[in-house]
Amino acid sequence: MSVFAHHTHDYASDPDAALEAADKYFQSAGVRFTPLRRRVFEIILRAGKPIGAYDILERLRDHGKIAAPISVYRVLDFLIEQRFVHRLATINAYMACVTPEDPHAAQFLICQCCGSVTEISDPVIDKAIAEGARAADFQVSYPLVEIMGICAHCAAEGKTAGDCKKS
Amino acid sequence: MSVFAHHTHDYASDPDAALEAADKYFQSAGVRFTPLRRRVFEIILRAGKPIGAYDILERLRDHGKIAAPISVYRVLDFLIEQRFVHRLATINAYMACVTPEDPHAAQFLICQCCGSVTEISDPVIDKAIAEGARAADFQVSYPLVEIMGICAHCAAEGKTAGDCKKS
DNA sequence: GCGCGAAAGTGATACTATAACAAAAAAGCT
DNA sequence: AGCTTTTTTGTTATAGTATCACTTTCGCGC
Repeated sequence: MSVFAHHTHDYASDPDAALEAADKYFQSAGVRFTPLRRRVFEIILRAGKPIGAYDILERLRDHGKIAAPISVYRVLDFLIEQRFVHRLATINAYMACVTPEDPHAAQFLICQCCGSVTEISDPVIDKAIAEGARAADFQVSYPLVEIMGICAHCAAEGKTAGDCKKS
Repeated sequence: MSVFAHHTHDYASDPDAALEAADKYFQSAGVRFTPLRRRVFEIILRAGKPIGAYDILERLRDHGKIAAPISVYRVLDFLIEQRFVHRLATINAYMACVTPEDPHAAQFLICQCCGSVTEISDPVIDKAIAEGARAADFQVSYPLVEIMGICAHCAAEGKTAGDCKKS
């Protein structure tokens, strides 16, 4: 039994369910989930892994939509603010939050080999950071934790950081 | 007594000492600390706060050196690999490590108001991350912790995240 | 001096993100 | 409905960050 068993639904692996949930959430929150915003969120969801802003742009265009980078960035800002999307600063990419309806601090495990990213939400890490910041008299707005390394799958194939960084 | 009391020297506030220490370290390690590398490191040290790659470039040019961005990035890669410099992914900036000779995981407190960055090295945070990653069967290469928020100084002036983000 | 590998130079280019202003669409009000 | 206001999106241009490919120079050991 995984530590993630409490997730009611792994939205990351079920784009349709995630979109439906988003529809409902925004409806009830009185926030406008416009076609463009929905489309961008869908693209991010279906990517199944972190995706760059310009990749999103390209996929929008594949669907006949003419759009400029700024449009994508605006939507990304919106989705991030609404906590439906996370930004990964180290790799300049965006991914869907696995549990948007439950506000939480997230940590990311980024595989240097295959580029896969796993979102975890470890309260111990979160608490340690809150404590550390408090000790330094620092008021946390949001903590960013991006852990670079090798995922279990790649490690099983004998890959190391040295093999992958340069690829 | 501060948790940082074990620091023999706060290199961040003493560029000359830091440079001298670097000279000695690289000498004994048999690694080439070339004039360009030394110059760039000095610029970062004297900045006293995180500095962007193109700012470094500009300062190199101020000193009569004609250089291209790639030169700066190559040196930065070197200095980061040697653990003398940290890269702050969230703000695309670089800063000198306060304790290069002591390998450690660092965490950064980034003030959204004044842009100041404090490097801390909290073993509790580090351990929590190591544990969390292990639980997810993930082999950590290096953990990146960048905590956005408001520093004590700005908080004392009544500033909030809302006031500063847009500036 | 010569050869080798590491480092730096050169010129071009890719990638990421935002600014400034105009047009359109939705929401609220009378 | 007609009007205003606000929000969202479009349009064009540009700023900011980082890397590629290839050449030249430098340091070191023989």
